[in-house]
Amino acid sequence: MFPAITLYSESMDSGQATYNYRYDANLAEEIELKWQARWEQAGTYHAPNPSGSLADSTGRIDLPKLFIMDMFPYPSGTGLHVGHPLGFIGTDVYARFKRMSGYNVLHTMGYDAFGLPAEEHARQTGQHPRENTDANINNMRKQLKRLGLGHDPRRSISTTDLDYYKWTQWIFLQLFNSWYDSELNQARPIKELETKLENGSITLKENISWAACSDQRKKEIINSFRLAYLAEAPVNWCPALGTVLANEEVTVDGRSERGNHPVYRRPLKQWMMRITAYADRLLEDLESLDWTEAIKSMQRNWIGKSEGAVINFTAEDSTVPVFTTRPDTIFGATYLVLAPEHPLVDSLYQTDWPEDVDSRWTGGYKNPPSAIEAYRIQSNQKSDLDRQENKDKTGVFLGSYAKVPVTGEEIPIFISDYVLMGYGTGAIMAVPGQDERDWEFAEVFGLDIIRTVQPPTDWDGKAYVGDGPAINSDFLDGLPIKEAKRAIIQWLEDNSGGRRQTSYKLRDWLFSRQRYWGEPFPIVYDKDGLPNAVPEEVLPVELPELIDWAPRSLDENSDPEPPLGRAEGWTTTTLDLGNGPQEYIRELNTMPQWAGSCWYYLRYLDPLNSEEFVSEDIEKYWMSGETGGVDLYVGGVEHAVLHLLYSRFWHKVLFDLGYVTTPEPFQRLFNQGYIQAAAYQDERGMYVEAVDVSKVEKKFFYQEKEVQRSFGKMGKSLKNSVTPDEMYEEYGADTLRLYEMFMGPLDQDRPWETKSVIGSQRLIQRVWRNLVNEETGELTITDSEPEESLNRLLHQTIDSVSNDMNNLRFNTAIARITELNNEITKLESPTPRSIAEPLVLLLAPLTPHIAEELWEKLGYENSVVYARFPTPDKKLLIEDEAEIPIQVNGKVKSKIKIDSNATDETLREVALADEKIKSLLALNEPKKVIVVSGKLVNIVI
RNA sequence: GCCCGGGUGGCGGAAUCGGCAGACGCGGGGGAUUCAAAAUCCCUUUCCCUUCGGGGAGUGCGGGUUCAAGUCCCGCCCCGGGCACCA
Repeated sequence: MFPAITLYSESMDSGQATYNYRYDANLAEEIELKWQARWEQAGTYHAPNPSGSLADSTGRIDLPKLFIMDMFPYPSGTGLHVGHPLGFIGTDVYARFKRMSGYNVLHTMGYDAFGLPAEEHARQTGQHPRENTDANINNMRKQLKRLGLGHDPRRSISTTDLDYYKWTQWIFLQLFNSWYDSELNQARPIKELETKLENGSITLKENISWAACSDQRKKEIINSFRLAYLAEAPVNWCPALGTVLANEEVTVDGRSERGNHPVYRRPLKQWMMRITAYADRLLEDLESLDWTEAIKSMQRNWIGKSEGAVINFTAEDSTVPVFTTRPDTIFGATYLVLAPEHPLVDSLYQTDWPEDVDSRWTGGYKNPPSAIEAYRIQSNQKSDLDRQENKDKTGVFLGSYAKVPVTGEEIPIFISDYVLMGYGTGAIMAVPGQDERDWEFAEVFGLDIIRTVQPPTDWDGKAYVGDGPAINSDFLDGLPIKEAKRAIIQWLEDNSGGRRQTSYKLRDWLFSRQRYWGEPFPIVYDKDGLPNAVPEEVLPVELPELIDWAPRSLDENSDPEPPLGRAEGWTTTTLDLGNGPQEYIRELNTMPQWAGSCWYYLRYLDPLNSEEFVSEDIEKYWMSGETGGVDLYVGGVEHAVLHLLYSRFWHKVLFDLGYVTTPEPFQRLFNQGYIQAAAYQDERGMYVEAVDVSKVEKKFFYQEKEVQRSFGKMGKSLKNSVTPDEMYEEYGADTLRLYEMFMGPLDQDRPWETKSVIGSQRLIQRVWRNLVNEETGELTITDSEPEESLNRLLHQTIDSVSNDMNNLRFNTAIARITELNNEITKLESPTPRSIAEPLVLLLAPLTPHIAEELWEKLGYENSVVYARFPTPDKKLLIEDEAEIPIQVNGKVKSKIKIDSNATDETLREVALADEKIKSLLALNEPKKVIVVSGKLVNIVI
């Protein structure tokens, strides 16, 4: 009836050992919970600040500092799977290693909790986003705590905390109250602009006189300079989500990244961030950062700087500026192309076609106006996806001609959707000889093609984009591209035909969202409809409680409708902005999710400060460094552009205004890989639960039917999630940590294999068994000294593990520890204390719980967290006897053991005297003998 | 098309400086222990051939440099990611 008990007593009777203290999942859990509770109680991971409420008397503040950070997560409702914490474990191991190496380490974790998913969830469940968000955060905190991550819990923030978003709003106000002084090349307070306008040291464009402007006009002009400004701009309107989206949030095929809904372009008045003012600095400062080349090149690509010229073509009574990176090819310009929506089109077209018009140019319409109208409709309806897939050149002739500045020649003007309004000037000079797209268009429309760069003699292609001497180009003839560019730009500038110009792909950052669950803007509108900053004392502008917070799902033609507009009693407020209490209308949009993640690393430093977003000396302490900023920032590659670019931008603004001391926020960036897992599809292509799939021979079966295996990111949609909880249940947190670190290098994607986790548990189990009696739980170590060979191995292990940990190569660090432990396992006698103690210390960063437990058993009262990581005895790193391979013609044929200090000459002699080598050489004299000191001998015959 | 990564046993990976390819782990095979099994411990495990001494091949493919190449050079192929009519 009670088989478990019966069996137990049976084994007792038969005198079998009972391993009550074997390291298994139960014991692991007992140990892990015990230490997690102790750490929390003792505040083990509290990192002291130099001042303020987080200062302490541990003395750690005098150590060199290290700021280690993870990209903070969105607290999702579905909980974690084993793929999520990979990076968190990596930073934790590194942070622990550095703590043990004598650093004051700041490591904590926050939550990026505003954003769409909480609202989507709220819409589905009727639960307020805040409740749902808080519940998710609590759940995630619990899950992460169970992993034994050494975070300073006092510094954990959520972007949705009132105390936090108050300062997000405050930073917004700094942007609102600043402008970019291009002479100083930095952001300055807007007051300085006013002074400069007053005293005339800055003059306005188009000869507008500042003095003659009305107060209202002055305000408008000032507003147009702000780093946060309102602009009527074409936006990405997503009716299904009920919000506009940033360019970065729209996929290449014109759909929302979240939800894959259609997105439409339409003009709307929106908050913008003048990130373009920082384009050059964002580009140049990449050089100094310790980031991967891949991320840097993605940022460079996104900023998209290209140098060239704007050339003015004249047509009718207008000037058509075109941007080109190849002004040297101007003599080959045979037509102009404008984007279909280019504003100049309306003043350039003729009412009738010229008499001899080419029928290909008219689109079959009877006159230019009708052709243009039809073409605009056609290209408007084309989705971006169509544009991409179907690159056939289309367009229509405007009926008019433009004059090429340098030749005076008349060339036809077209509109075509291969020219984009959003880049350069929205107009190009087409040079088919040197541009593949122009060549295609010229072929379709029968336009002239003039080569202006001599292609190589064996060139049989079409447009030639390589270098070569200029031809057919008058005074440029014979010059290589670079010099020809310089010469023509000089000519253009001398003859008012154009000027040097740099163009960027980077656009200003659209900052408004028509959403509830985001930071409200600290902005109110006066009766003239102009925006005003809410005074700092009044911050935070708190989100109103709303019953109906869901965005309306709307159709293509409707206007975005911010949910905050429904907050009765909130949409207006009475403030005194210097001219007595007045009623103002609040800004109803909210900030995008990126806002909160732009500066959270600064709040970690000084989370309880109610006077400032971060205090000066604390910021200086934690952010200083060789080039400054967070010392190690680990996260996924998916934030390569958006978050990392926005954050760098805000940081530079704060730097310009003197609030932070470093020009960059993140000195070293490391991208962790993803954990993938096998996923299985049945014959309909549906994913089936991966846990229920079994392998027979080399095939996979689910409910007796064969299924196909593939690999993908772990998650709900592929039905291949494995949760940390399952791993705790079966192995414990230390094993999970160890396995995740052992699977491969941190920056690499790797497939999860639950069956392999056992290997990591075995390591801990063997270490435990080497130090502790499994029946009694007593220490089994001895105070006698180890064999010299074991001692050598220990010190070699310490040396390589230290190196590996410094370089985040935890997988090889674990391999070295395993080797050491395998040797200990082979000992006939108990483990010497002088080996056991460093072994525990080597493991402590990786498996902190078991290390604490063993450290305590070894008789230490203080936590292993602050024990010193062992350092190798240099003398023991050098073997006195080395095994030297001897090669014949580059292949290993023999090995000799020899004093490691042996001279090259001795090495050579001993190698040649080796029996095996002698027999291989027979009577031949070796042609050559190469001796690599202390490493190898190669004999050439 | 352009720009980044990457390709090593059955699997994850190691070899980061041009110097013993396959560390370490999973899986497999064999043995010890056990009534038996699990667990544990030991041996073995790149492939092919072998008279069991050993011999040969081998890091995506084809060339090259070198005494020596996974590593460097040239030309390809494949996989993953990013960008893409950006003038």
